[in-house]
Amino acid sequence: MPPRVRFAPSPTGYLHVGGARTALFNWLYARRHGGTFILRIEDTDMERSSTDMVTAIFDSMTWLGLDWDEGPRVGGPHGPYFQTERLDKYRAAADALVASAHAYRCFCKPDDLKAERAAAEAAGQTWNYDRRCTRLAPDDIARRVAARESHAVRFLVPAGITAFDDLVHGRIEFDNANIEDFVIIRSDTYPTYHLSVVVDDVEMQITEVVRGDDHISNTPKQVLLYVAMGAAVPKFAHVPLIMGPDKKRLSKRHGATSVGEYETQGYLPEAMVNFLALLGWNPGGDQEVFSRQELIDRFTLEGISGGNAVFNPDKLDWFNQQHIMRLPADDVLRRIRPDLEALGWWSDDLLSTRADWIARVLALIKPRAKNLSEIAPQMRAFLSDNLVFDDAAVKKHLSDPSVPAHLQAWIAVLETTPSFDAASLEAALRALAEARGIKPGVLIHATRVAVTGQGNSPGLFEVLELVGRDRVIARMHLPA
RNA sequence: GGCGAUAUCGUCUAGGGGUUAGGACAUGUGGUUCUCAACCACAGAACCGGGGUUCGAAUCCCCGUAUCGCUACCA
Repeated sequence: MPPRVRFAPSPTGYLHVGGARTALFNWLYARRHGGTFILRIEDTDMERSSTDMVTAIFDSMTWLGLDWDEGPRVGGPHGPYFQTERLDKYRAAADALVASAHAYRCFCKPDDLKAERAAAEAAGQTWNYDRRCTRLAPDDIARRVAARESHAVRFLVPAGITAFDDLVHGRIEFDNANIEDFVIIRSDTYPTYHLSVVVDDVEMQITEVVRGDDHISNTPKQVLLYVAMGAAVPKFAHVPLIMGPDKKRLSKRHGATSVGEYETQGYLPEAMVNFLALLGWNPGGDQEVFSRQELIDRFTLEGISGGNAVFNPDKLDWFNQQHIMRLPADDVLRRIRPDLEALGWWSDDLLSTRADWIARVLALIKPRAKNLSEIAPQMRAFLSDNLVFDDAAVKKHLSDPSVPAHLQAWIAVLETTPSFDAASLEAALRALAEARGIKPGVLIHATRVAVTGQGNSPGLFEVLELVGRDRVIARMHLPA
């Protein structure tokens, strides 16, 4: 039977890199085995959830290429896929648990319990709810329910040991004595996470629950719920968390944490996916750079490692550079088109008559960019005649009194050389330098500054060829 | 405090009773070179600590320690 897995974010914030990786592992697993990847929005915390965040999460998932088979927007046989639209299911499940004596109504006031807990903890004691409401007389309960007195529903945790076989950690055991009778329905009639997640995972027929390590301690509660509901317990795979460089939980003070920020900074989704996949999962072998399909072909839950992993921005940059280098020119062009339009350098003939030329320009620039956003600005010398001069470079390479005479001679060569290609230009320049008794570098650097405005650029002769004879000569006449 | 998970170069990791403990990022040095990248070569850099089992432990066991997580009418 093909697996059914899900990603179930809470729309209380943007999609962060940790959530993205959890989503990615689920997606890879589903795609690897021809299974179903379900997206479910866990928005039962009305206080902190927002529809803007729902949209932002969809956008980031889409950007990463993590398409879902069932969920919001695409629908599916187990909808709706927003938990707030499924409340009656959770309430019915809770009523059934009360009826079967697996749960009970608790009329205690939250503030009172909170105060008791605080007092006990101040005295250094552990505090668990003492089940006082299990001792309520049945007719008393019936009367208070009839009177619509607000109350929670608690799960009656049985004595014993609860264990499960985690696909990444192996067998994990918990003594139920350490588990409190947790609330499954709040006094505002909304379900808590433990109930809603289990009810949904049962109904959506989830076969493997792949989620963050932070849920390991929650799992026995949920296993208890599955058993009480008479449902099959799925397999669990708890993936390690992503930490900041200080090994503290990744947060804003570590820099960008949301996927959307990386998108706007010019990272490729391919690079992000590659980087995230290898953070805590190893495909075996020494290969590091993978396409999406290669990741799918190799993914296994067993390859996930056990310890938390530090998010290393340097390595992300390296992946980004690797993927940019591998991207075909027309693909790069498509992605930086908005940047070029913003700079006023876009024209449609870049896609037609000048397609080969721009591909050659991009071939020069691609290995020099570790970020998509760096590419367009580096195309100035090719796409604009409005150069920006670097003062230090001008001073260093154009200010010597001997330079103008050398450049005059070089211009004469440029005007007359029969073929304006990189190899011919290089030969001509070196010959001229030798004839004038100077180092080629003097002419090379001066020409670079005159033609690009900058001290750094791709190889000069390739630049000259692609800028073209007329524009090169025009710029040679204008050294500031 | 209780419970749980984890522990190999700075970072991501491979390996796993006898290995020169491997790779990648980062770092350093050198090469190439017209600059900057890219590229190539080389270098430094690790098995958390203590016991035990064993001829032999980084690997197996126990005890510590550290880190992270859970311990809510958050998810």
